[in-house]
Amino acid sequence: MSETKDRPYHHGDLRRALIDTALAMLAAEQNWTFTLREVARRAGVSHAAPYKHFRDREMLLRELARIGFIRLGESLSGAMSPNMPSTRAQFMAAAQACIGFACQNPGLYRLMFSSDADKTIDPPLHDAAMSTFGILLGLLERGQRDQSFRPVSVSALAAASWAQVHGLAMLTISHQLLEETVEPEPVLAALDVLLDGMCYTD
Amino acid sequence: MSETKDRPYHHGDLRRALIDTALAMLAAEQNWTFTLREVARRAGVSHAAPYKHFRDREMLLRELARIGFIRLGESLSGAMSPNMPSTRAQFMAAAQACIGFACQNPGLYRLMFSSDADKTIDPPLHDAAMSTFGILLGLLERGQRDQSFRPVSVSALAAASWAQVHGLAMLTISHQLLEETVEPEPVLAALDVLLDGMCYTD
DNA sequence: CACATAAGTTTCTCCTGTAAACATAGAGGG
DNA sequence: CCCTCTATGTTTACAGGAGAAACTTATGTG
Repeated sequence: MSETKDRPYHHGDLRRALIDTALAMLAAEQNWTFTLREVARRAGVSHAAPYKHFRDREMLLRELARIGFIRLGESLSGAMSPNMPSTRAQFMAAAQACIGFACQNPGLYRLMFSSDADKTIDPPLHDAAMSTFGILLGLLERGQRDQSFRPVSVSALAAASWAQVHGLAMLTISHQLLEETVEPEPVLAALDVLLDGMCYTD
Repeated sequence: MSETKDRPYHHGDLRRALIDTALAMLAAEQNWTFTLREVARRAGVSHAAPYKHFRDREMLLRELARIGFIRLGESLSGAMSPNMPSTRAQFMAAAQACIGFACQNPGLYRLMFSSDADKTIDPPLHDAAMSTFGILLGLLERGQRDQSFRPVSVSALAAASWAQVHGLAMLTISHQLLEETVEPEPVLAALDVLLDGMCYTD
């Protein structure tokens, strides 16, 4: 049921195909209009076919966002995997990975944090987001245990770093981070400023 | 031409009325669907009337965003007006004002930073955003002159604080800032973490 | 006072989301 | 081996939005 070239009538795995098509569209366009009919069109099926797999348009969007959070989590874990010199360096790597992820998938990243991806009505999406957030929490707790980060409440550290990194990512993909400088300098410098407030001694 | 109660045919100042109606809708709903026809309906005119004042839907959205930036700038200026003990305190007040503005106008705030409000094709909007951003820059430069903030490059300080405050605002209005604590504690604590990295001695 | 024009309205086309009815392939029971 | 059930398609239909075009009504100016 995999590669019969002539889509006879039943697609085989339309659900997966729709998700892949939608992800591709999201990756291609910063534009981000995303009509369900266009997804169906590009997947080569009728415009009503998606409704056999997703209750409505937003359900597909939330599934895409869920996949996005999983991928982001993988990026974060991957970025800080090796034995790095310091927890601070690990944080730096994870933050850059997050911003890099946003730059490479701006449409998906926007979706993940848009009101279309309502986590309060979608437990799997909520869990995926929390799981990715947990990676950050783990890093912060580790940093406090090994005396890298100051003993502020973890929720304060988490809020600060989550907001900072997310804010940098959003501003970067919106090109609102100072027009004159296109280089990543201000991003790195901004992260250093934050880390100076988080770490014991710089 | 101001308050003829019976809208006879010509509205008087439909442009203003449309903006006000749209702002009211934005304030009321977190939902943020915003159809131009609905605005026209609530303003009591036909659905094509708005096109006499705005080339398309997005032009109205950008005008709303522009007004939003102006109002945000007023909030910021107002919050740090009196003679405060320290530049750090001024920064704290401005940051809280920004987050408070976002909480009171979540729809408008989202619009201001959404891709619908494309600053690269709308000079007046761009100017308004830059003007508000300039308030932050001014505060940072003042803080460096009076030795409150460390002599890092201003663009680094600006990126850090802009991203942090914007990130906190977005996460707050999305209720993504830790589910268990509804209080503003983590926000204030997060700002303190940032300020510890920006200031010389706490 | 005639009339050009600004500012409304109606009408139209194309698009979207979504529901309902219909069609078909593949699986399972007699 | 055939009949039917069901999952997964398709077609058709409808409500609603964006925007263009053509029409209408005030309004201000020669």
